[in-house]
Amino acid sequence: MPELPEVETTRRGLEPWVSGKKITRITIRQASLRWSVPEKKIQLLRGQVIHRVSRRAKYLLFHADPGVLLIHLGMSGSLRILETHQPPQPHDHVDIHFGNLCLRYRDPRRFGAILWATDPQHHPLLEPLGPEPLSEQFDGAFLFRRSRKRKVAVKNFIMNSRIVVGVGNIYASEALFMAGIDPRRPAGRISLKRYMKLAGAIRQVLTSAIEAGGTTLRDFVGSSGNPGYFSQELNVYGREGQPCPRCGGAIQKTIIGQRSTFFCRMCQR
DNA sequence: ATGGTCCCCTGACCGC
DNA sequence: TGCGGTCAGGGGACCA
Repeated sequence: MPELPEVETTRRGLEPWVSGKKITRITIRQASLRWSVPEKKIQLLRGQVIHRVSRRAKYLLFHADPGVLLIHLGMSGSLRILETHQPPQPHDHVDIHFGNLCLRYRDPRRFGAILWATDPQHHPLLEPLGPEPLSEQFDGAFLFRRSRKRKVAVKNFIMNSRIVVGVGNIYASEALFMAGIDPRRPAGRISLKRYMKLAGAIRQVLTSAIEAGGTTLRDFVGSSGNPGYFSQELNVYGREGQPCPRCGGAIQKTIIGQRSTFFCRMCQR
């Protein structure tokens, strides 16, 4: 999946195409995603105008008068704008038509979700989420405070969406490298000073990825239909055995919380 | 509350 | 070229 920068890039790409536009038709070919797509509720959108597209964590929110369409891209989802007559390809599960344009959802692995919320503020998936990493509430003091007495590895801690949203597996490794913190270190045993550095690194890595239009590894296709081009900027992710850009030592790979983790033993303590 | 594990699904890739 | 095994960026549901 798209990490947060890809989701934000998608949002920005879609917004001008769908904001203020009226939905003329919705086609659901495959309702079996992570959760079953609630077809009846979603059909309420027919004839309605999408007022704006916002984002909370990695969920995209399409706002209309009767409610909000929530879309999560999972690991392999993408959204793109097409002309309505374009025939669907395999894994193109849902079309939302706006006259002669079509917003098409594709998701080969079907880990994504399309849901309906009348009150997104209190939706069970959104309510428990921590702050946005690019918001003012998120800083080193916040991470320090929330981490006291916690034994979980700091990488898991920053990937926990109840703590802070939007830090996926790639950028967790990248931010910890930038901050010089060993990803295996217990979250509760890291100083305020180091958390300030980590919070800054998280902001920076996400911001620069958004500016670059999002990282692309395998599955992401931008809303323009063109793949991104940022993966070569990664310092440690996917670089096991290659030289650390800072000290030249070999990048290590380990598994933390069932996920691949890359770091430099010399630079990260 | 916290921490750890499991899994939804398909496709890409690697070694034989 | 085919085949089987392994792995993948998310993250909710469970369990102890």
